[in-house]
Amino acid sequence: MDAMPQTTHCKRLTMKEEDYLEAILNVSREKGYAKTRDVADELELSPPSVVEMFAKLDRKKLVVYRKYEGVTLTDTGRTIAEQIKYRHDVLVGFLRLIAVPEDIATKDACFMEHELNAETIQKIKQFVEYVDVSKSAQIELKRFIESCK
Amino acid sequence: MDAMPQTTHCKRLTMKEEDYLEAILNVSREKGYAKTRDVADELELSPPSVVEMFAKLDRKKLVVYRKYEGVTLTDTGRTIAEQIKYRHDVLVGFLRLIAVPEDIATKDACFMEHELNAETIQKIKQFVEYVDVSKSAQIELKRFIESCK
DNA sequence: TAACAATGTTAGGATTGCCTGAACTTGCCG
DNA sequence: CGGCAAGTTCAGGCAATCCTAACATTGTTA
Repeated sequence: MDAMPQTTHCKRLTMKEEDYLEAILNVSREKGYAKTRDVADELELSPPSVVEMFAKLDRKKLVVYRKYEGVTLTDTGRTIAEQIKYRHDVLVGFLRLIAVPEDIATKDACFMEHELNAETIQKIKQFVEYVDVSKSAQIELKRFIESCK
Repeated sequence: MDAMPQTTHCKRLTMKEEDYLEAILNVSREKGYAKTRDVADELELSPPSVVEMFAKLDRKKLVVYRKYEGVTLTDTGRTIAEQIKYRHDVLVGFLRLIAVPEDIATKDACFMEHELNAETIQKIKQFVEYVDVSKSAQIELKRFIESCK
């Protein structure tokens, strides 16, 4: 989990747009392509909602959408999707560290990944990394976890 | 910053509804009352948007809204507002701890306070409290902050 | 006290994102 | 090959939230 360069963002995407990009990335990695049904399942939305967003993301050049065939991420789209995913992973890593249950960690990360300031993410990442390499920090953290019980 | 009991929530409020309640609480504490203009300024929204939400919150019995006079929180509304504020404070406390700049911490907390799982907030609160009372944790944290430079 | 400035409200409209139901494609199977 | 099921798209709606412009109220002050 290394540094992630900022995208040269023309205009900030909405949380939803980012959600869809991330879902498309996930599905694509798993199956090699992303069709309406896949993304609808992933995000638990109706297919028409997905089609609508596919069209919007296509207009914005973040995916290429071909009717009845699904979408593929453009370079820009992929970069953004990967950035979101990176943030997601950083956040889950942190929540796990402080003993937030896995399922809750995942859900909460899904919100935060879109809105938190880059600097906040950076700090959280550094925190996780620090604990990762510092023996004494690990001991301290273990004490904290114990104290929660 | 002690434990905060959960509200017996009938139906989850939207993020925006919570935002308004919190703003109303803030303004009320400061000035003893909350009128359209005050809340509009606090949230940087137009007065008509605020009036609309006042009506909605009144319908939901979270505030009492009297035309041209402003709103007052009901008991339910106040409890919810205080809960949000509590979450906000917990989050800011944590972000400050890991050296996120004050202005960013405030903004990021404003977002997280609405959506994070209660358990996550709880863990973060415990973390802050732990560092508060553990000398060795403080030392460790200081090392971490140093390592960020 | 009349008039004006500040504040508040109403009306009407835009946007985003979601849905259901109806219509269309596609691909497979008998 | 014909036809059906699954998947996709279109059409039409709805809810939440915001806005501007126009109108109403309030309160201050000359």
